[in-house]
Amino acid sequence: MDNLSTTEENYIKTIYHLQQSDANVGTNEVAAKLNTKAASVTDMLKKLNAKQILNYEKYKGFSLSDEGQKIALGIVRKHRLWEFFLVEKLNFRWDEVHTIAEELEHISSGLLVERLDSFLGHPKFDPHGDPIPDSNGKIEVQPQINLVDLPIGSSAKVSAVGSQSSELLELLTHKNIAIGTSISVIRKFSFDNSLEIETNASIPFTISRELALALFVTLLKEN
Amino acid sequence: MDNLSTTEENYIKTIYHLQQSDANVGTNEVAAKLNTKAASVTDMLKKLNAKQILNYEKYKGFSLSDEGQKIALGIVRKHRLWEFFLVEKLNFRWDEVHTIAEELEHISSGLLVERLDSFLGHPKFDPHGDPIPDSNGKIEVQPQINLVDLPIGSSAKVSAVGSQSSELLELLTHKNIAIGTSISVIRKFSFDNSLEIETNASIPFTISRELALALFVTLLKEN
DNA sequence: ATAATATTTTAGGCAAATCTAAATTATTAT
DNA sequence: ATAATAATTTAGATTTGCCTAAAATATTAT
Ligand SMILES: [Mn+2]
Ligand SMILES: [Mn+2]
Ligand SMILES: [Mn+2]
Ligand SMILES: [Mn+2]
Repeated sequence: MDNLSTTEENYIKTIYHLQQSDANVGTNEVAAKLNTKAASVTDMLKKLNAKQILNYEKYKGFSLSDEGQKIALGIVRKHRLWEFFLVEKLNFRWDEVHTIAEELEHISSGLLVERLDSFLGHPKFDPHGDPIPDSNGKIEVQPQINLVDLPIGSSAKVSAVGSQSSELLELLTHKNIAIGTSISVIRKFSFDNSLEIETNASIPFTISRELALALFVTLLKEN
Repeated sequence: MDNLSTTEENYIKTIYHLQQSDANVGTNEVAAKLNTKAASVTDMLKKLNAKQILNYEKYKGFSLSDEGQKIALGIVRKHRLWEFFLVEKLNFRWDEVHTIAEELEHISSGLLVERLDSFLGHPKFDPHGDPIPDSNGKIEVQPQINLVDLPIGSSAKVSAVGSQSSELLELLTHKNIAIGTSISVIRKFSFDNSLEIETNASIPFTISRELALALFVTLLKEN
């Protein structure tokens, strides 16, 4: 069926991710994500269309086929398992792992992925809180909301970060917030949209709207 | 210095290995190892010569430069560390790991290699008994000889295998021989060049010359 | 509805890595 | 020393992925 090049895999994964949030993805968006040009994207669209990996009609649009979706999920699975490995076993920080996983995700051995998965104890989420598809491509979706949407008084657990930047990690480390940390919102200030929050075992403190927007949480209990 | 492609790295590593046993490596040998043609090798020689990775004079020959040697050792280091990882952590057999390591050795992150090395406890030898170069490219050479050259009565320890085939592993497993196993040669039969040997805790048995040729040992004591 | 703008596609070319077939140089056997 | 053979290099194509510039189509604004 398929022996895909690294380049083809990167296109497939990128199109998959873009289609998650935006149903009508265009060549320019893909080009921007892959640091290439729209003309190159068109070339690849034709190639992937010929391989039945996506459905493409010129000038009308394109989307991954079922087969393409499956391939994409396989790459995402590998990417996130390797990220987990790098953080849990090799002591990388989560702001360092994406680039390396971008290469590791293209190692072809299927057996390797499954052995790695076992070795890691079948993790469900990567270091950024993103779900790891299982070997069938199923994703466990945890109902999560943005911290800015968490009602005052509700308690929640940080489940994912919206950015993988060192800057975010630096701030979170300083504020003692990590994935798994319990948070409840005490007050919101309309002047600058900052939030007063309380975490596990500390006195309340204030965080910016920017920071809150970068945090996703799962509800624990309502008030 | 350089950002080398996977293809370039494979050429460099192959030339390095060939030059270990044969000082005058030719384009045909390289081509055979890389499943390509001599004409393609010539093209790459010119390219690597331009990059100062090897010294090349047309029709006269070629050999790795010091820089090239260093690059080769870096790739060998990665290859063998990953093989060790696959066997020790992911429970692969040593006849399964080469192909996978052939891909993993091209992952570029230098930090990854060093972290992996630490995680694995700075192993000195890969699962086939081949030495793992350290981060400076130094190789710990252990004085080893072929089992057929082991004098009768001498005791030795299996240190490396000369083939990575499943067939060899199957036979070794059946005979309860692994890297680390102690062996002494009791008798040699000139009719078929078979050897009677004794291992750790078993009664003596006979092995073929083919098998003996595939085993390398380090001397323990002489008689 | 038409014009202006944005998006997408095509045309034509380039670089890396490969190939086959032919030419060149080196080696060897007589 | 010459001829036969082997090894190596060049010539000319091919494939993949990428590019710029221009053409075609779609979208939007008037
Ligand atoms: Mn990638
Ligand atoms: Mn991630
Ligand atoms: Mn390789
Ligand atoms: Mn090995």
